[in-house]
Amino acid sequence: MAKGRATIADIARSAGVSLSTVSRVLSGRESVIPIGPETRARVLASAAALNYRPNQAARTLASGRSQAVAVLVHDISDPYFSEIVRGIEDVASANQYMVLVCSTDRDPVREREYLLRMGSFPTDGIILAAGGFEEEAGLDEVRSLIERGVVIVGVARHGLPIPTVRISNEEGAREMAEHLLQLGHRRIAFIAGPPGLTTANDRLAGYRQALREAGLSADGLVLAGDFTREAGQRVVPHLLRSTPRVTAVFAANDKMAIGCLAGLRAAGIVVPDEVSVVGFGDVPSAQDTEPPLTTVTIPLREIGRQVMREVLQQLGGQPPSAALSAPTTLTIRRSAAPPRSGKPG
Amino acid sequence: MAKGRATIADIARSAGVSLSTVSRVLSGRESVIPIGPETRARVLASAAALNYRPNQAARTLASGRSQAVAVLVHDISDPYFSEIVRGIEDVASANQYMVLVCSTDRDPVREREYLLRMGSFPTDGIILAAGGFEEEAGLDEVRSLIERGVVIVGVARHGLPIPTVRISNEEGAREMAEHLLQLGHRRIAFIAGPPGLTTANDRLAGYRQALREAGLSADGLVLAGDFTREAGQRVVPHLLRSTPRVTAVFAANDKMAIGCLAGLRAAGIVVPDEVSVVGFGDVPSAQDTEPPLTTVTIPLREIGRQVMREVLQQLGGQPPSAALSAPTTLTIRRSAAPPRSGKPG
DNA sequence: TTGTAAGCGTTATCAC
DNA sequence: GTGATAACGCTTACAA
Repeated sequence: MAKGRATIADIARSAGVSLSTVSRVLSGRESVIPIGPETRARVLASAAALNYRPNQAARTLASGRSQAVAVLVHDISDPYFSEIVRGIEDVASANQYMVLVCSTDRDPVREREYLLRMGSFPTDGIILAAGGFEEEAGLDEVRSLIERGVVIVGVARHGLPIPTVRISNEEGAREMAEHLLQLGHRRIAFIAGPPGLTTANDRLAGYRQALREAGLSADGLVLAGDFTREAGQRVVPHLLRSTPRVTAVFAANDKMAIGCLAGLRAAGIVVPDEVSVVGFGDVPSAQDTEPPLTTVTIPLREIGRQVMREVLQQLGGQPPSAALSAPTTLTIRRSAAPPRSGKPG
Repeated sequence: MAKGRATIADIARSAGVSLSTVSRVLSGRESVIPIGPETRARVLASAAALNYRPNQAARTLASGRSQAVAVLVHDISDPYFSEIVRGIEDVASANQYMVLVCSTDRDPVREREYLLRMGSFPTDGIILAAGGFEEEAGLDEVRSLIERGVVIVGVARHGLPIPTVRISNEEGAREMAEHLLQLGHRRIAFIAGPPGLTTANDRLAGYRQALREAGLSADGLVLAGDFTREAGQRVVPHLLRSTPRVTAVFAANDKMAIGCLAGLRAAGIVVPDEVSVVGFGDVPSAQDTEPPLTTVTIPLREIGRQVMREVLQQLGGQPPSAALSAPTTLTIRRSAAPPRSGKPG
């Protein structure tokens, strides 16, 4: 970012025109402010000859547009989030935008820190994809960012005053629980996610609702979890001790389901013969477990594309879209089957 | 990025000092240029009162430093790369740096495009983590970026004039092949990676060397692949047709190994009883396949940290480190076992 | 259709 | 220790 890189002044001189003319043709504002074709050609030629590269920092300072968006995720190394980010990047790069990643580890402190830094870092938009908290931390930061003209869009339910791509967590979980019920299961445990997370709570609510509608109680069936693989493993002893024994386990996300699978195998329990296990999310590795995981599919990448498209539209001056949403679907693989001694009802 | 955000001018006015004084205390150059403690306090107080946030775009323009690095990866949704990026982010964020992700899909065209865009986008450093090609495309772009003072560091072998964190792909592959040999295998197939990739070639070379040293020929044992899961599945019929039948398969990366596992299962072949399968990389999901994958572990996250530390050091004026490297280790799980009819030699 | 000139918010170079 | 003032490279009214 230093040396003798050519500026529009050099081009202006070389092409024998003014600074503004150069700026006009080079910044694409041509469409708005017509330029003589011959002038234009000269400018372009000089730019090419001098190997000109615009200085985005200068553009940003002058125009207020940075051509960059930041994405807050829980953890970029978590496939759930990296899929979303990939979707975002797809449409961002197609529109000459760069994407910054910010992993918050679901830590409200880190989340606020990043938000604070976004206060000085030049981005045109911020995508809150880390998942919402029931009690949001960065409210003030978000407000002041919005006030400054930054477009902010969220993914999943947030307690924040921003447009959001809704994921049908509750409906998806209900459907999955109904699927298990239909298979004949009556004792279905649920491994919950982190307490304050809206995503986790919505999935739990969907599970509860399905049970309630089937006239079943969830008492003693909801196990604490935190979305980690270890949590899925940890509950296994508890599962085995339950009486009457649980016949199916619904984990609030795939990672826990996969951990549970591992724990069950270690305990010598065979899935789905002795117990069914299902997850939520359908991360890529869910198809490579044994048995492959029955789960709720979220169109992660498409969500990323959708949220970035929304950011771009708002940046283009359009009002926030009213209803952004991503439908979940059941993906039946082989980790769930009817219970062995399936006495219905 | 717009509205009425406070500037150092506002602070100067409010604190009754000059612009330069404000800049000095706010940009941390204090250590170099002493400031009166009382003046300093007044400035800080005003800054806080006005809820001041530095404008990084302006700083970048004036100082030439952007506090951002870009990372070129094959695909951010590939766990191999997202792990590396996470490592980079860990040390970046601890040092007030932001990280931009650029997925190139291993397409030289996209790679050059991104490099070209980096020519105008303000970043202090660029990390080439997408893997090297035997014939590099973006050489000119890299040169001109370096000339402009951007620090560029690579991961894995590159044909580019930049310091690089070496991954012991060849040694790791040799070790793994030796392990298979030691188990008693003599007919070991290798699923290769994309032809032009140094990473793929080095692993192949390691495999070849081990066979050669054992007095074995690799003729007809090297199968074409491209690092995708599908490639791993695709070779299965070929594997089964081989005579004498191959007893072990070494995939050049985990994804292909996992695909191979799936293909084998579909064909009713049991691993490792009938055939052993091993991979390279040790991505997180490698431990959740059935059987869990024996593979070569690369300290992905640590590599990310290391490469970002190197970038920071060079930005701090230190010369490139001579030997950056990441050792691979064998991780024995359960997908490889002695061949069934293991007649040694 | 093109040119002039005033910013954009900081840092940096000199003086004092 | 502190203060003027000139960059930094570009966009954008406003004129012509």
